[in-house]
Amino acid sequence: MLSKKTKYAFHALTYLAENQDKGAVLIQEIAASKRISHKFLENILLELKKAGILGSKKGKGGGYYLIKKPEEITMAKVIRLLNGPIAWLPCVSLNFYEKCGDCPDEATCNMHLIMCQVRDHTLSIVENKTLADLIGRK
Amino acid sequence: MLSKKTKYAFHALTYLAENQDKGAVLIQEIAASKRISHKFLENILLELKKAGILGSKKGKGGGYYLIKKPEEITMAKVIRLLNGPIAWLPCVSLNFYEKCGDCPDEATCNMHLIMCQVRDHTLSIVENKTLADLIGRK
DNA sequence: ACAAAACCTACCAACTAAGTAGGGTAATTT
DNA sequence: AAATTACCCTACTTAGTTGGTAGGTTTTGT
Repeated sequence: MLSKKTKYAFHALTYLAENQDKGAVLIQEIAASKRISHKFLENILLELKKAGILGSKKGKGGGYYLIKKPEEITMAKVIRLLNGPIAWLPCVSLNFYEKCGDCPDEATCNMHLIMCQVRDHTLSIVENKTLADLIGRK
Repeated sequence: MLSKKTKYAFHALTYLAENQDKGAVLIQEIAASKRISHKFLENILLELKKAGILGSKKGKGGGYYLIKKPEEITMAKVIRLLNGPIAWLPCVSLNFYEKCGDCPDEATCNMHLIMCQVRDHTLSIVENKTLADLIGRK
C-alpha cells in the first residue's frame, strides 16, 4: 500500500501542477488546501526538491514550484522516492536490487520469474502515467 | 514488498506440495529444510490452516499437509492472507476496500482509475498463478 | 501411561509511520 | 533594517508491524 507520505506528495504535486501560473506557492497554502500537516509536508516538498522535481524560492513571494513539465514527472519516480521499491521482492527490483538468499539461481526460480512479470506489468503503467494524467488535462 | 512471513509461507507451501506423497510433514522438517525459525513457522502454518489451505494432525505421525491441489492455491490468496492488500490504495482494494477520504468521487478520480489499472494487471497474474506454477510441474 | 506433535497465549526488541513541537539559519524582498 | 519564507535540525509521541522467543496445554498414536 502507498504510504500517506506518498499520497501527500501526489496531492502536493497536483496542486502545484494546477497552479503553475501562480509561480511559487507557499507550503502553508498547499498544506491548508490539502489538509496536510505543515511540518510533515515541509519534509516531503524538500525530498521532492532534492530529487529535482521541485524548485523553491526563499523570502517574500517565495515557495515551491514545479521545475519540470507535468508530463515529465512519472508516477514511478514519485512512488520510488517516497514509497520505496515498486517490485515485490528485492531480487526483482530494478532500482533497489538485492540478491535474494532464498533461491540459488534467479534464472530458474519460478517465484522470481513471476514477480518479474508483476513488476513489468506494474511498471508499464506507472512509468507511463505522469502528473499530467493525474490532473486530467494532458 | 512481500514480508518474510509471506515468503516463508510460499516456501512452506512449495515444500508441502513437493512432498505430498509423504502425508503429514512436521513443522520441524519444513523449518529445517527452508531454514525458518520453528516457532515463527508454526504461526504461519496455523494461519494457512485456518484459511483452509492446510490440514494438520496432532500427535505422533502428525504434521501439516495440503488439503487442496496445488493448482487450486493461487498466489493471490496466499499474499492476501499473509501480506495483506494487493492494491496500492484502500479505495481500490477488492478484498480490503475502504472509502478514501482524499477524493470526493471515485468515478472521476484519476488516481483511483490508474490504481485500478495497476491492481487489475497485478491480479491478472497472481490470481492465475498457483502453487503448481511455483514448483514448476503443472 | 507416555511421548510426540500440534496448538495457544503471552511477551519482547527493533523498527516504521505519521505526525507534533520547537528552534535556529539563510536567502530574498520591501 | 525588517519581514518573510524556505531550510535544517533535534527530540518526542503514539501506534502499529515485523520477526521472533518462551513456555504451557491439548490431542493422539503406541
